[in-house]
Amino acid sequence: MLRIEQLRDQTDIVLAGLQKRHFTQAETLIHKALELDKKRREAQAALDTTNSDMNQRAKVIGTLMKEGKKEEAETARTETAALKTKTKDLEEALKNAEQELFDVLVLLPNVPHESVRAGKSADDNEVVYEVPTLPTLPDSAVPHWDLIQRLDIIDFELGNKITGAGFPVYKGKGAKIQRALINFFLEEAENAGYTEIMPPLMINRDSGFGTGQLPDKDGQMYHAVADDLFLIPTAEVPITNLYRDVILDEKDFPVKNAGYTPCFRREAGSWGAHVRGLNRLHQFDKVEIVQIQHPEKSYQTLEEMRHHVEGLLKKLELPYRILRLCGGDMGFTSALTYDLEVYSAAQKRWLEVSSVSNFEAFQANRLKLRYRDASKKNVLAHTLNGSALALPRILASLLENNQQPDGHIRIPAVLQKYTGFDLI
RNA sequence: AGAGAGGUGGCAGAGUGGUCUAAUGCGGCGGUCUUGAAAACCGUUGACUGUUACAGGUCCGGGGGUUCGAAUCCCUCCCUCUCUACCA
Repeated sequence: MLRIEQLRDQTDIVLAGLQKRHFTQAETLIHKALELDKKRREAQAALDTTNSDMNQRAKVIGTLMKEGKKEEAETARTETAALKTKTKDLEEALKNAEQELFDVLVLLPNVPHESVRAGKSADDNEVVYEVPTLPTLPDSAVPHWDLIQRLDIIDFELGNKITGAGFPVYKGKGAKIQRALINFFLEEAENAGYTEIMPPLMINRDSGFGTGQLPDKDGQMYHAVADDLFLIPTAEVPITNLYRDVILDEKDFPVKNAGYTPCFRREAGSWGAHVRGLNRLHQFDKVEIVQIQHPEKSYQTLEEMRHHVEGLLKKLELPYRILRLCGGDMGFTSALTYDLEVYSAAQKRWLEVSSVSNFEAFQANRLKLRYRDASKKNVLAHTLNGSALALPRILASLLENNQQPDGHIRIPAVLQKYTGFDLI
């Protein structure tokens, strides 16, 4: 959520930023927010004055009672009672004004970083890096959905039977390579200074609000109605919310946490031709890295995180490219996002395997995540996160790129100590 | 799940209708003393809102209510602890 101060003090910058997203309601909503803010402050001022009056009167009555001046106290009491309705009205007005302002503020997405270019869709994303050569496969090569069936390592039909579409069952070496990837990713994160977190897989509404899934993206999460809890769509949610309502010390920076969790996504309405096999699932595994950083250092940290993810892809020997998302393709809460994609040689497509973002103070404002600066002021911190990495598409690319003429799959050297085998 | 107890500042903990503007202790910060440190002593120490700055206002788990006045009384929800039951 953007801060109202930001809208007041930097109206033009905010507006220009939101227009890079092709966020058409920007001007209307900013204007409305400023108006409601004025209304809110007026209501607050009126209520404060009345409250102050009431407090004084109550104090006077207390003193009169103590001194035994009963009649005077009684008179004052009746007078004051009349003011109560006024207070009630003012309270109501303030509450409404606050709610109206909040309702507008939550509609505004984050302001993109200056390096983000305007754009409508994924077609306008910038390719920051791409491996010089793409692999070519033998004529016998097939997509991963054929490979997993042939090798009997992932079974969609079984998943269908016990749950439904998009919930695959990993078997034998298929299960083991998942575990190997998770261990590899976690160990790399640990070596990079991240503390491993094993968070709850369900979150409450406050947490959903903190990272931006709620109020209006709840349709993307599985909802346990009886307890009003949601299955996490990413470890970002619980791990970032660890710091909700926290005031850090400047020396705590950077806060670095990483965690493996399954992720659950309803993916309502996003099924189509390109989502076969492992390309899109309702449940998948992911290791996430999360950092909380000083505002002046967050972009440096974003680069560091991108390099970390890049390092993983290099070690796995996968062909990849890096995109800087344009305004229109960026997530609601992000100020700058890099997508990392691996090449799926049999599908001849790029698959997104990681998204690394700086949210600046957008999440922190919702989370009330702050730090005490040198002058003892409380300032919003910056939050960042990245997938490091999401498993299914890594596996898809790995299977397709590493398939041998004899039909077996070569396991990359770095993974072998985790799998215990070098061939599937 | 049932019964009981409880939720107060960074922490511990007092306060059961009127200077609560929340005692006290610990911790933190600043200072005196000291070659330096410790101890001792003195001072200081929350968040939000608001103002040019003051002032003012809000916050004692969340929400609602009673009252001129609520940390304190009432309703409701949440959470924690103890015991019982159940369970990996």
